[in-house]
Amino acid sequence: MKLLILDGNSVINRAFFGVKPLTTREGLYTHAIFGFLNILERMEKEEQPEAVCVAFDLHGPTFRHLRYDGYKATRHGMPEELAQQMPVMKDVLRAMNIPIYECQGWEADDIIGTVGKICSNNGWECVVVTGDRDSLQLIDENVHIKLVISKPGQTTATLYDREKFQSEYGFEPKRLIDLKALMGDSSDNIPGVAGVGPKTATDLLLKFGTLDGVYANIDDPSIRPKLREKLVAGKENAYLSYELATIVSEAPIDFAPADAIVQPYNRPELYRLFQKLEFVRLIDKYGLRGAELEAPKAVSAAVSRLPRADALPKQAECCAVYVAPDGTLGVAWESGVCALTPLEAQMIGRIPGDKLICHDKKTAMHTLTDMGLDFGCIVFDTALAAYDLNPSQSDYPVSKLATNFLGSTVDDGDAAACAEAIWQLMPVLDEELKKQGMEKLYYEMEHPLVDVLYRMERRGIAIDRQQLQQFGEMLSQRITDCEQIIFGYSGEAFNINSTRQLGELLFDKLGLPPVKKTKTGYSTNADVLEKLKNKHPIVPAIMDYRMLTKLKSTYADGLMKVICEDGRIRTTFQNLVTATGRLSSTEPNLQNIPVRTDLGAEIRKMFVPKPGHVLVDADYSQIELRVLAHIAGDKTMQDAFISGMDIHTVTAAQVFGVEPEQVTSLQRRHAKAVNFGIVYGISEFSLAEDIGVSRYEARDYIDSYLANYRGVRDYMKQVVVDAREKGFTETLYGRKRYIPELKSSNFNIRSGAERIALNTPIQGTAADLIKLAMIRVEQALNTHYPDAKLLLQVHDELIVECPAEIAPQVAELVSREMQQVAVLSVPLVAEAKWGESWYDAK
DNA sequence: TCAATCACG
DNA sequence: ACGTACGTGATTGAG
Repeated sequence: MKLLILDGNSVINRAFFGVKPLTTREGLYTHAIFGFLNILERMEKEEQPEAVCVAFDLHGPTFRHLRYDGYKATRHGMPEELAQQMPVMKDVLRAMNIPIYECQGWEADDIIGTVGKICSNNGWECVVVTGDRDSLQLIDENVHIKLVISKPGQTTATLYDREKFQSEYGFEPKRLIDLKALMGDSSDNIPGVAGVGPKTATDLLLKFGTLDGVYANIDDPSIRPKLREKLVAGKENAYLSYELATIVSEAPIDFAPADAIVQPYNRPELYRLFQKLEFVRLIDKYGLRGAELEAPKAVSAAVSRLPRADALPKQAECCAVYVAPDGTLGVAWESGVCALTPLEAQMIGRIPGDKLICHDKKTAMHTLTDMGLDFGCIVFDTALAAYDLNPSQSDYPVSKLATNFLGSTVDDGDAAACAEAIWQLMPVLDEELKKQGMEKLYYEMEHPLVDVLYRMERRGIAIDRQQLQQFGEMLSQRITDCEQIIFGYSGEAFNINSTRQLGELLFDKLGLPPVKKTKTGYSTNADVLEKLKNKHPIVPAIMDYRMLTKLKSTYADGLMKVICEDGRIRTTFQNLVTATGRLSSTEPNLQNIPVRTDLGAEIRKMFVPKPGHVLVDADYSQIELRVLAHIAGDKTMQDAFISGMDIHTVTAAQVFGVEPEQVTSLQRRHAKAVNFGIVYGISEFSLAEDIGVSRYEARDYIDSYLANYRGVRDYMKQVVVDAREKGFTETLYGRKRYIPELKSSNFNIRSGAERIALNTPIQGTAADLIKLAMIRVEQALNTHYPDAKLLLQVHDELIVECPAEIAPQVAELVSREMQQVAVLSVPLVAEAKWGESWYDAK
């Protein structure tokens, strides 16, 4: 058993000076606490202790230094910015149920020594986390020191045990006291012997062993007369220093290792503190979102655990199955639980139970299928349900759901415990979905979609490997040419990919005017380069270089790496990630294949159908603006869509007060930018920036836009008010997103939250619509054209592979299903085309 | 690990 | 007076 004890003052000091200053909007400094928690988390991860506690110094004189007034006279008082964080730090530790030990008249060192001794006596290992080398004297068989060393930007911790210490210092840990007695320590105001430094002190100790040894051999001829003189004169100081430097492991504290065994957090309290400290990311990281509403939870009762596979029921109707990434299975049913190794599972061949409850069903289906296991119908997915209930969490491990919904503690590595938790979670989550009016969303959209996604991921899409290879080689050539041009202008080679080096070249060496700054220096992004492109011929070359290297690394090389043996690429559609309800695509991301530039769009020519087939591509026209027209109830905008006219042209006509026929291409472009801006929660500044007009003109555009689309204007206000009252915003299908930041007193945070409240129903409803459409398309294709297969989704676009001869019918079916997925106050329009590649099908 | 950049809707 | 558009993922450099 292992106990971790932190030297609180030392660690928070390291954190204070090692982390960039950070305050809440009210001016409370928080970075020392933040840094402390980081170190704590890392130490827990590295050491995996069963128990954790912290020791602090109290102010005031300490016992072992009373006799020497000079002690700590030079140690400057704690800076106010740190002092104010101390009480809050202790509150945080209390909320984490980590015991704090402090003792009037005793230093943290002494407490740590005492704790270390008690640990040894009880057969526990003790690991001390500190930044203070003095503590190394405590090292013995059972006590080890994690020495925290912070350099700018990074903090490392080195574990010192006897061997490590011995090899570094050349003597045993206890002799550190003798060393200090001789050399002193100015930071602790320990005098030592005047004129003796680290080098001399170490030499003396290596020769004579101890401080006593040095004075017993004071006449030894190897000590030169000058040094002898100093040692004799400083003898009293040396022995005083010895006492001062000795950690006294006799602090009167009431401690037993069992007192410090790791406990669950007091979640509501920890949430409150993190909120106060504005540790928004930590709230998510610790899974505390919403914890303020929780009643303190009891720990669940232990259950009977049947460990062996032969305990499995022969015919359970329903089982919960936890599939670990390595294939280890946890199974739980009405009256028991068990865990199976992958081998045991394969012996059985089929997961028992006709109906299964899983956690992240799509991943589970892949794992089970890859293992060659047969399994029944998965009727519930606890991870998906938890995502639907709150899509803003960063992840959904079983452990987190168990804490949040069951008030119990499970280890994500324990398959049986997880299966049991999943079994218990299913009715709780089901009930919660019903309570929130999200039953249909879950059972009719989200859950059935998973099977569609699973099949799409299995199918993959074919890639023309050879063409991709050639394309990459062409890019390499052009990149080299580009580099030559750039280095020609710069006069020397440098790393063009380094924004720092590039910024120095452009703005310092070449003297171009900096347009924008980033946190770390000059900005060199595409907007900036666009503004500079006529000022120096190197700039267009850099723009080309950027485009070419992006295409090469992310697409040509990136895709090449992930082509399967059968010549197809298989993405993973993430259905538990986005806050709005959209899907995302990873490894590789097939939702950001280039299209906007001609050269980039070439990549789409490499995505091809299998022989004899074509790719059918169907995409919604203006789905987000149509959704906006519908949910805002804006008659003017609805009429525009009903008339079937181009929405940007109609908007331009209204905003600029001309007939649609008279709208210039520039006016249409500006109107388009306003249309997009509205959906994102526009500001005049950003609109002006985007289309290159003055902010006053931009203001005019927005004003006349909202004067024409009055329903949109009212909706923009109302949706924010509603969201602030309810605490969440929602889509047409009842998908929610909580936005507590709407109540922030910080203007920026609040404004951002308002834009989210406005945008999420629009983006989210569009996401809902295409999810429903995917379920229907897959179903309809299966019935009418079973050789046609859905392959990809790109937010408002579906890609299907089908035999060439039925392409027209399939295109017609797909676009019809997409259009008829819902009846709104405006028509939904989806256009489908087909061709010999993704490029040709668009 | 984070910041900057850029690809998409 | 604030500081400046929603949602994603991959690559690269730098600390």
